Amino acid sequence: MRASWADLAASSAADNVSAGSSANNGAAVAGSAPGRSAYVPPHLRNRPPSADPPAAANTGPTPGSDRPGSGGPRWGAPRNDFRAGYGGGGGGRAGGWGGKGGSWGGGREREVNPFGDDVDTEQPFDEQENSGINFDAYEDIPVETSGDNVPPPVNTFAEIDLGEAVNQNIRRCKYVKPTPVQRHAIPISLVGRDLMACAQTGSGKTAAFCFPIISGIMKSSPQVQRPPRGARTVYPLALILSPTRELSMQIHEEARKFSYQTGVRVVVAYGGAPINQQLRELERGVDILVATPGRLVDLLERARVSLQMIRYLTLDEADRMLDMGFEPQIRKIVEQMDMPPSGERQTMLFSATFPKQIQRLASDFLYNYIFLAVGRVGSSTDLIVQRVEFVHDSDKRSYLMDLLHAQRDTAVQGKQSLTLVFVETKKGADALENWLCGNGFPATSIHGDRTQQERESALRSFKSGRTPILVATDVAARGLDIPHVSHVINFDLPNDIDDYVHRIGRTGRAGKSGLATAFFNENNSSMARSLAELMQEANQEVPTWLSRYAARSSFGGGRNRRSGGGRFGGRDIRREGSFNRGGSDYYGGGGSNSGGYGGSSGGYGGSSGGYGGGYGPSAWD
DNA sequence: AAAAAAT
Repeated sequence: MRASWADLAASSAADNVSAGSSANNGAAVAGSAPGRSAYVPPHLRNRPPSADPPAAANTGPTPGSDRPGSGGPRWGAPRNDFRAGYGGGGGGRAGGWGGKGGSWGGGREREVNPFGDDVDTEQPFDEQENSGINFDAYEDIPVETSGDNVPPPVNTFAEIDLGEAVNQNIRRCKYVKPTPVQRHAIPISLVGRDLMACAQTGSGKTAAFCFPIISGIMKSSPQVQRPPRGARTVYPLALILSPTRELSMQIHEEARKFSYQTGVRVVVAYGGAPINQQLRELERGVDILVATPGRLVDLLERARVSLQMIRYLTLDEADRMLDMGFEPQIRKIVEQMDMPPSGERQTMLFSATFPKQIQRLASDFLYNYIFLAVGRVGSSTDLIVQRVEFVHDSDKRSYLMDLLHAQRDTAVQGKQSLTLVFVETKKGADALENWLCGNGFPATSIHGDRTQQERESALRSFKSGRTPILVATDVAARGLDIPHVSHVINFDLPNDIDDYVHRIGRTGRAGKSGLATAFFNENNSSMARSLAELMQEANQEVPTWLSRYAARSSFGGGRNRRSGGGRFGGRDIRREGSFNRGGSDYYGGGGSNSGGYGGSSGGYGGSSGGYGGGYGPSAWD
């Protein structure tokens, strides 16, 4: 039977159990009856099996089961020693893994090559994704870190010991150089620290949290005890939560590439798709589970997934998930099921912004975290050319047609350039798609009223260029990485400038240039000021009529304007001093943290200009 | 106000 790395270990342990102690509890375990009935002594309930000494006994430095309060080591390397991580102390284990890889590698069924290059050359799969990243475009993105003992960033992948298999996948992905998030987040994660990161997709976030997880799973030793649950319960080691189904799919696809031929198995679970197929995938074994909250809760309630063995937890687009009302589900998953508590797992929280609600989540879910802020999409780059045109609602369609005609003529190298059209409502999306098709434009649409199947096929059709026009609601606004989108059209402007930033971020991806056109009219006057400011910040030409609108609407319109600093989505609230409510919860060591980040932020002096020490007015105010 | 997400 095929198994993932974790389940292989678990099942061999199960064999041991049934062989050794069948007289007593063999019925429950070996009988493989759905084992909800298996007896768990009270003192072992709700405890990860890894808390037992056997797991730690044959590992090197890995799982310390000490609680945060004890100040002892936790998952990963000991605190305060970010060098000793995998390079030194992990060396012995890394060797063990390598040897084992050979022995069971033969028995595995052939892993589908996610790169699509079946001839196993070093030639990376070029067209579909992640191709031709212009890394220089990342150079000037500002970065801030703070917290205790922040590990120094790396400049190359070679500096990090992710293992040969992962390194090869990095090469296949054509990643030459780490992006700013990766440069900072990977070392932080490799030493086992919790992370609160303000960054957006497109910044290389997915790889930033996947690499350390994959590498950590490969390098750690197998769990030797299988928790007495149903035979069909699976025990992922890592959980990645994301707000939308498409984003989960995308993370899954990327994670599969990063873990190709590492033996680490990645499975995705989301709603809207038949659960049975996902259950089958899970049963084949899972190390990393990527999921949307609703479907995961379902799986947990069915006891098909247990979180007891979770060592890595990542929440992606956390602010988005809260916006969408997922907080109860997320808290249920993280706090009320069987997941190890904060401090016993490694948690990474990614969010574009850092409002109060997220701060609370961070203090509840994270342990002595390091805060990382990466400049926002479109902030310091002029990769996206933004245009705003004054268009009455009744004229929008004909304006759109003009734009699309122009676009059609610019198709380069036989490659159809893709246009993403954002509208406000699902109904509007259907209507516009229908109208476009009726007028000879190859369009499709994606929104929440379409079936999951329709959504996926629309996305495929768009990506492939078969229908190079995609009409979308905000379901597609955040996180989706669609290569070759050359034009984002805000047919209807959103009511929130953050949404606008996310939408235009669908173009100009990975260092490529892009165009964003917005249709503005009197219905959008509440957006005028924030839009004008944003464009100015990004060195875009602001039409004088828009400036006039902005001036006119300036008095009331606080709502759509940013409250925080300009270039980052947020800043480390722990820095704001002792008056901060519950401040002592945030850092174990009291006030000592100011020294920590002081040292680490050296070298970023140049980038912190617009940010500096000033928490007062910025370009946004 | 609309969108998203489990059935």
